[in-house]
Amino acid sequence: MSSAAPPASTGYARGRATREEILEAAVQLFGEVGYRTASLREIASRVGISHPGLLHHFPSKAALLEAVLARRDEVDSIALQADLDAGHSLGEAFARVVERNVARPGIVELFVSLSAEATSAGHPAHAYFRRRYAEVLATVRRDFEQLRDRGVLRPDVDPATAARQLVAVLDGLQVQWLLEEGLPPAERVDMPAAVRAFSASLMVG
Amino acid sequence: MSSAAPPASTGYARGRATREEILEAAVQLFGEVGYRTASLREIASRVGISHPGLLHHFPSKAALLEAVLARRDEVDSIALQADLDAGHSLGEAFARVVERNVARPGIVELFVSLSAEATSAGHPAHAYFRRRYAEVLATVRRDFEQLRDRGVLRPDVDPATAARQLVAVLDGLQVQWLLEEGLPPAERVDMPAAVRAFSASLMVG
DNA sequence: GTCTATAGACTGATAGAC
DNA sequence: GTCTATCAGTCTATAGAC
Repeated sequence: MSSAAPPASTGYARGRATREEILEAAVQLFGEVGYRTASLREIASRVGISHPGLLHHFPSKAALLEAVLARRDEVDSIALQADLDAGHSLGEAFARVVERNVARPGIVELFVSLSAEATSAGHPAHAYFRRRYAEVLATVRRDFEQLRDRGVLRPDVDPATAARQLVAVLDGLQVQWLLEEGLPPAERVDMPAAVRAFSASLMVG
Repeated sequence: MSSAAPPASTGYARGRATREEILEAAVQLFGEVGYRTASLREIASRVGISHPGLLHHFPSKAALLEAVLARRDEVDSIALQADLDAGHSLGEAFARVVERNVARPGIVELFVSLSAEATSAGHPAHAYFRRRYAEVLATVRRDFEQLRDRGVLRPDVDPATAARQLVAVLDGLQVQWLLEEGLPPAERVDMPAAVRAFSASLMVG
C-alpha cells in the first residue's frame, strides 16, 4: 500500500501528511465535543492551516466524518484479525481491543460521542452505525453459537442475547470510564478486566 | 403538591403550564440532537413562543438543562421508590424503569445523548452525570452485597463488578435499541427481557 | 496547496415596548 | 409574560488571488 512512490515535485507527499494530520485532529475533536459541535476552523487550526485549506483535502464536513470512520474501521479490523489469527478467542480479542483503547482515550470518546449522536435519524453517520452494530452483533452471535455447539457456552445462555449483552457491556463501560476521568486508578473501572469477567461468566465451569 | 391554589389574576397558572411545556419540548429536542446542538429558538417555537419568551422562564440555556435533569430525577426516583416499596427487587425495579422508557423513546434519547455529551469535562452536565453514576453504582453494589450475604448472588460474582456490568448493560442496550428504530419488533432488542436475563444470570440456581 | 475575504445563515443573550 | 429588534459571535461553504 505504501510502496507507491509520490511524484517528485507536486507536494504530494506533504499533502498526504497533512491529510493524515487532519484526520487525527478530527478524531480528537469529534471525540471531545461530538461531530455537530466540532468546527472545521478548530480542526484546521490544530494542524496549522486555515479552514478553506482543510476543505481542499475534504470537500465537506460530512466527507471528513466519513473518512474518519473509514480509517478507524480499517485500523480496528486489521488489529482484531491479527489477534484472531494469533489464536485468541473472540472474547479475548475484544478484551484486547479494549486494552488498546484504554491507552488512547480519544478513540473511546470518539465512538461514545458519535454512536450516541448518530442514533438520531438525520445524522450523517446514522447509516454507518446501524450497519456497524448489525454486523458486530451478528459476528458475536455466530461466535457464541459455535461455542454453544462445542459445549463451552453455559447451556442456559442464549447466543443472541449474550451477544447483545457483551456489546452493551463494552459500550456502557466506556461511558463509566470516561466519566471517571481523573479519579485514582483504583476507583476507576478496569474495562479489560470487566469485559473478561463478563465473558468468563458466560462459559461453563 | 398540586393543591396550592394559583393567584387569580397574575397569569400564574398559565405560566406554570408554559414552563411545563417548555421542559417537555426541551427533553425532546435535547434527546434528538443533544444539548449543544439544540437551539432555544427551536424549543421555543415548538411551544409557540419566541426565544426571549422562553428565556423569561429559564434565564439561560444551561439553567434549562439543569431544570430538565432535576425534573427527570424527581420523576424517576418517585417511580423507582414506588416499585421498591411494592416489594420488588432492585433488579426488577430497574427492569420496570426500562419498560417505562421503552414507551417513551424521547427519554431514552435524552439520556443516551446527554450522558455521551457530558463525558467531556467542560460540559454543563458533566458534574451532574459524574455524581449520578457514582450514586447509582454505589446503590446497586450495596444491593448485590446484600444478595451475596443472603446467598442469593452466585458466589463467583463480585458485587462491585456486577453493579458496573448491570448499569453498562442498561446503557449499552439503549444505544442498540435506538439504532434499531424502524426494524420489525422481532429484530429489535427486547430491553426489559435482556435486563432481566442478565440479572437472573447473576443469581444462583 | 494554501491563503484572505466574504456570503448567508445560525447562535445565546439583552434592551426595551406593551 | 411575551414580543420585536438587535448585538456580537459562531458556523459551513465558496470565490478568487497567489
